[in-house]
Amino acid sequence: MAAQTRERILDTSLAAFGLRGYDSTSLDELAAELGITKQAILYHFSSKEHLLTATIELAVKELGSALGGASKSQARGFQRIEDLVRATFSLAARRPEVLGLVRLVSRQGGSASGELASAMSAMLGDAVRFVEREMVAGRFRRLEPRMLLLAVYSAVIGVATEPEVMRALGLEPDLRSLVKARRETIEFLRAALIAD
Amino acid sequence: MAAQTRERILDTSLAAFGLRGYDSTSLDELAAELGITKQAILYHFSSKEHLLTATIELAVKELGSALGGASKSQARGFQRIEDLVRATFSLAARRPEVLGLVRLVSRQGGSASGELASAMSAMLGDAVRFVEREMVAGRFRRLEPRMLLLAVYSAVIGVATEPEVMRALGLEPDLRSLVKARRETIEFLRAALIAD
DNA sequence: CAGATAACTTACCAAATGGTAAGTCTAAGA
DNA sequence: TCTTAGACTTACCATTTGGTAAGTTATCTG
Repeated sequence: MAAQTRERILDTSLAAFGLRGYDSTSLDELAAELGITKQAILYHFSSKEHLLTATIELAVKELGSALGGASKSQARGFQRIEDLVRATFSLAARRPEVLGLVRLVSRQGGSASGELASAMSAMLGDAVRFVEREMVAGRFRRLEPRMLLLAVYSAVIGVATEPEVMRALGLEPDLRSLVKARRETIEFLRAALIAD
Repeated sequence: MAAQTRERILDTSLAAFGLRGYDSTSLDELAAELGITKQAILYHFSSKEHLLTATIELAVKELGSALGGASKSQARGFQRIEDLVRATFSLAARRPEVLGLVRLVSRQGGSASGELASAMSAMLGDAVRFVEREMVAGRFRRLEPRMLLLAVYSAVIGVATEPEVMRALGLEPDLRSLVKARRETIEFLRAALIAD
């Protein structure tokens, strides 16, 4: 039961931190959810901050394995963007808490975020180079690559993780709407990116 | 000094809730920041949740006065979108906490969010009708209006309030970069929206 | 001038929170 | 079988947190 408990704690805290936030989640709540005592958590992770660090580590791994295939593919032009968006939406549907944690950490910064920040930095660096190549090749419209990526990133993460705004638009954030949102997001990006 | 204190409390809590989050902000911190006691806060607002409600109310007003002009303008076609994006970026630069609170509330939902939700609902409803008219008139590309707006909203709010991601892209989130981000966001949206 | 009222402060308090210390139980190794 | 180590639990604890109760001070009113 050793390693299992550790993983269960990480899973539960990823869900809690990612969906409810760090400060809004107490160790007692986590423990109750897991059916163990708070001290069992502190046995595996010496403090709440260490737990956060380990949770971020897990999120980075999940993010990598979810988007890794798409981001390293040899696909060219818009197809590669589409693959990435599909992978992101798939992750948002399967494990919304992962993107939630990414957002949380990317907003707050903080000391524990170094790993995620550098992981994201690497992914974004690759993406910038890819977009630049496509622009040079004349397949993408000429825009500032980094700003373009920021807008794309924001649009995708926003659409995939903003259920309340969807509700304000009269859309229920269920699976069907998410599929529709994915399709529309891809069309939106296609229109924005592809050179005439 | 009566009404002044009340307004100072609201101002400070808007900044704190909007930038750091609700749970992460204690009444003691707020009081210390204001140079008063926590009980002075509880004199004006009978509980922390009431303070949040009042703070959201203030944010709604600020949002309305910041975007009201642009959203009610008679401008047609893309110009109106551009006006709105400019107004949003201006607000993000002047009072980032307002958009921060909008995001916070729009994510968490919660009981206190009714007013903001309905205010946003109204704004988005207007926007949907506007976009639909422009599509019918052939000035905007044909896309699903609500999804389009969700993507636009996400892109703008994201670019305007995602400093850590900007850092990951090697951009310092200072005023100059924000101006650049605004320009690029507008170009991005222009490309996505304008019918060929 | 008496007293009421608004705008606070001082003094508390119970619950929750992150964390420490010490004990318990089980399985494996010498 | 004795011991050791890992994986916990039970018992605490200091601090923080949102909130209450009871003053205090100044200003306005009859």
